[in-house]
Amino acid sequence: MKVNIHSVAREAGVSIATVSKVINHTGSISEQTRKKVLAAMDKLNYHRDIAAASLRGKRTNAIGLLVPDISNPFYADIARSIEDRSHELGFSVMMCNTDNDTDKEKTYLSLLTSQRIDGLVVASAFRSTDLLEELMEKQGVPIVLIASEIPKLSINTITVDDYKGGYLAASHLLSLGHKRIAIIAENVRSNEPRLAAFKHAMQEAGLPVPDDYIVKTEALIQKGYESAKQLLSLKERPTAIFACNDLLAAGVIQAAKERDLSIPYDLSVVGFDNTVLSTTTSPMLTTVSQPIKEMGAKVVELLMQEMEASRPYKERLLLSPKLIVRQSTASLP
Amino acid sequence: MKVNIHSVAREAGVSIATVSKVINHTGSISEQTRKKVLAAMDKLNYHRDIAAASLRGKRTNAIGLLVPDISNPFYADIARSIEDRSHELGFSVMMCNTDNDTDKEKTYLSLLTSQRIDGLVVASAFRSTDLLEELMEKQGVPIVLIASEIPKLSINTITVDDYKGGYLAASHLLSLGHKRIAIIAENVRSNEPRLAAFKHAMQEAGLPVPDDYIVKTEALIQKGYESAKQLLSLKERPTAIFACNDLLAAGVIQAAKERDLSIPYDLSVVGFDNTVLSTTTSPMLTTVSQPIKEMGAKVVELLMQEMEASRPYKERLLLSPKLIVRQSTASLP
DNA sequence: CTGAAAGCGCTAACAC
DNA sequence: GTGTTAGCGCTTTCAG
Repeated sequence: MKVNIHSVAREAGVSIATVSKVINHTGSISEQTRKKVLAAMDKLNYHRDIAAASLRGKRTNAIGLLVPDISNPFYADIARSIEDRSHELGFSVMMCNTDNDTDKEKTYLSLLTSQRIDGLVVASAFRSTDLLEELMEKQGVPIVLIASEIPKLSINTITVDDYKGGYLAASHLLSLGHKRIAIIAENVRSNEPRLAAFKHAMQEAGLPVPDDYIVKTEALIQKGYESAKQLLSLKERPTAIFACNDLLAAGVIQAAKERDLSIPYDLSVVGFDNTVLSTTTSPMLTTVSQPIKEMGAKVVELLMQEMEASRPYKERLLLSPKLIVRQSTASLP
Repeated sequence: MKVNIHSVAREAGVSIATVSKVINHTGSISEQTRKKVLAAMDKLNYHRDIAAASLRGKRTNAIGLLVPDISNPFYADIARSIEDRSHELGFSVMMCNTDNDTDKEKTYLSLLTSQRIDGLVVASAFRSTDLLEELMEKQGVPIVLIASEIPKLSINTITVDDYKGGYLAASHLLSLGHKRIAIIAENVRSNEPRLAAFKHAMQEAGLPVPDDYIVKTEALIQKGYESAKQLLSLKERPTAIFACNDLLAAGVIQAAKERDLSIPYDLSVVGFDNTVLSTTTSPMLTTVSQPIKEMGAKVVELLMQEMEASRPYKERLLLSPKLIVRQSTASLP
């Protein structure tokens, strides 16, 4: 029933070795037998089993991509750009959602690697760094991180300069005359520099950041909404909120509307990521843009290099974010 | 270097069969040797090779998911719901983007199946139906379609009732007194019933639908924007637009804003899908909601059933859409 | 130019 | 309770 290399060999009246050779364009075979084999493959509708081939050492021309949550537009865009560049280079990509959950990370890691992908892109925060390390060191799987970092690991990494991004956002708000600025951050590593930069900028401006002006939560619109609600009901309510990603910012906008606060007149909001959301919200979101397209392309290229030959030095590429000013921020009256 | 079942066996001083048995909880082994093996596995940091196991007939507990474009929030949500239900049931999911491209469909199909996934969910429009058919019939791969249909194939399918959805949208606009209603549809099968229902409702109301009131395009905000621009510059400009998905609708809103048309007073807009976008746009979008969560859960359950034993009858489940009225539609002055 | 044979890592009879 | 062995579908020396 199942058509494999044997069926084809039988049909063509040759050995399986010969079939393998025509499949892989290796060795040399006469034009005549090549045709015979091709015809047999066609007739039986043969598809080579990539997994079995890779078991024997062949490349799969596929890479794996681990993201925390594909329904976050930022990661969807990252996935898009990686897919595009990979496709140009002749590679397929298989994506998996980790939800920043250690168990899922583990499961998908072993699933993906035993599927014998040729390389792995990790966009997930990754709690279990030892697993990744083992994979790189012991198993020699090429790995590149994108939009996530693991400082203690020597690993190729591409991120935006999160510190600079945070600083950009804070400075913008400060330059608009805001003094009571709150921040909503996601509880992942990439948000730490954003928060640090924010605090730093505030300190430079001689402004306090009360504890209750700092909220940490998950990257969900709903969470942004809840956090903003809490912030907006403080006695000393902030006049501006820096939301560490667009999802959160979208939630902030909803909360403000519910309270009949006009954005940007009663409340300024800046987001981060410059995803679709930032142009569909109203007012459109002032946000810090990550060069997603470039990051995706670069990560794929780096991975390919690493696949060619593991290099002794790992790169750590920091791309510059840009502030995109739209309509969600205004100067204090 | 590579740690496999042999290394573990050697380390534990047993045979590979014994190791296999403790891994799979099959046969019976004494508590003592079990411990020994477990200890060896732990010491060597052994991970079983799922691909090799499946080559020998074992299940992988993984399913594949083919979507057209994960950066469309609708598919991201579909993926989310499938991931969630699968995870509850102990399955992993590997997603791939086809971009409705025949070559990619082919590549990913053979990649996924030779990775020996236990089943496949297809949310992609799928041009190459013969490939799917062969996979089902000849190779016996359990397949379920979600939010996409292939009428001529006998295959498990879960979709929303697109006809009803289109009818709901059109009727709503009609009941608001609109007479000049345009439609922007995506050029895929699922949009055909939406368009047909729209025409039907218009006809019932005795209203004409001029050819230039029907635009077909791709599911991209940008395309929605362009289409709307075109529609809005007609001499007889429509007073309402039915955009066949939220992405398109978001584009329409942008175009209207650019032209200083107020929504819903100068132009009513209804979308389809009820994705995140519909609550972040302003005004919030009146849209037709698909029960994504239920659809995702159901598709997984159906797939599991099919995996247990291929049933002679295939199901075709049509879920009811619902009209969600928000602020982007109003009655004609 | 073609084929026989070994083996990738694993599971599942079947012996012992 | 444990081990031997025969493959799963494929690639790759190495002979002929």
